Amino acid sequence: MYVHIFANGVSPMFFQKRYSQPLRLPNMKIEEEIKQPVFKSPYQKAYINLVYTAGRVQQEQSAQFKQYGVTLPQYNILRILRGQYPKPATVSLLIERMLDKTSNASRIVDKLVAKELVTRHQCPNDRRTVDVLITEKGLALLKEMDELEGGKGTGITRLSEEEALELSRLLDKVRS
Amino acid sequence: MYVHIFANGVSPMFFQKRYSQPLRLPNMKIEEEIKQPVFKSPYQKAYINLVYTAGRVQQEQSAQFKQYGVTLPQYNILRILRGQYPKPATVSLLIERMLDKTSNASRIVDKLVAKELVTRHQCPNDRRTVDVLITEKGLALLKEMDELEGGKGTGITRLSEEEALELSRLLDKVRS
DNA sequence: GTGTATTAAATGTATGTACATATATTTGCA
DNA sequence: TGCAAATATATGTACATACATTTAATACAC
Repeated sequence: MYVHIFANGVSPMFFQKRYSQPLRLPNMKIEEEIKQPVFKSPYQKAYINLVYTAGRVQQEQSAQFKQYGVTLPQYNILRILRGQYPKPATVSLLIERMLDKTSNASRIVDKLVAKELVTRHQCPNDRRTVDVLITEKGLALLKEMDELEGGKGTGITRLSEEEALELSRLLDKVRS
Repeated sequence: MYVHIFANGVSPMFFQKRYSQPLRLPNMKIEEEIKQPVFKSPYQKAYINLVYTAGRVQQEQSAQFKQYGVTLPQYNILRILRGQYPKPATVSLLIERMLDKTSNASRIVDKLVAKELVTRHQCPNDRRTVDVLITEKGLALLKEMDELEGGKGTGITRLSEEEALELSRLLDKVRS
């Protein structure tokens, strides 16, 4: 279920005005959803569906993240750091493990440092690298957020377990 | 096959330095690819795989787009406009049909106007709305780009046609 | 040992996303 | 008719992505 989280400072009246019509969630095949009745091939259809669905699922997730004050990429970095804990991680390692490799780990770490969820120290052995370490506060936040893990609260749970595994198999093949 | 497209102005020597190690394309199951050996459930695995794979496929596509000087969302808008041609489309209609509904159609149209791929005129009947129309130049560009349609050049074509249809079915269910 | 190549991280810039809000216009009802 | 609500679009801001480039430190070949 999609839950819209409201940012601070939004008056109830404003809410009333913008969302006076309940937010209906579409429940359609991809043809109807994007109003393109015909695809050139099963590949085009699957491609568009893949991009569209991933976007939807990500939106659902990041709406849930909002109440915790972190974005999805920030959360992903925190999880990697917890995986390393109590060892620190370098920025290179973060990039290597991030879902989106080309994103800018340095700047995401900046935001986490500002929120005191991680610390960053120059590594004495190799002064080019920095050690990024999750703080107690960061660990506590992740513990609170563990509920959300596993795509809970997103459409992925509409699949059966077998279907979820089959989806993973097909996606592995797309990336292979 | 992933083809890295180089932007204008990159010297061969620079290329030599940055990519002296050939860009190896990973070909792995999701566990190996993100170095997370165990997932909590098939759902978590499928969720991460979905987000990860969609990102990959999008990167492949946008690398191909680069040589034409448009981004993926710009391309999507151009395609919607061609679907309407010779009728214009309002910004509302663009938002309605875009893959990512919450993206900012106004500003993407701005970029397309600057490139002279579309025109924008206030609609005389309802002066709140604007008519966005694809230009001859825009149509010509799309014709050139038609080759790329359908996920060609992305990993989606590694599936069989049956698998592509099964993937679409599963994704429809995720969004339902 | 010195200088060049390589590596790690940070930064600059254009674009896009997510959300709130502002502005202009039209609709609709008291 | 006149004014409040609704609608269409644009804009402001924070964050992220994509890519090139810069800066600093280390490795390595000669």
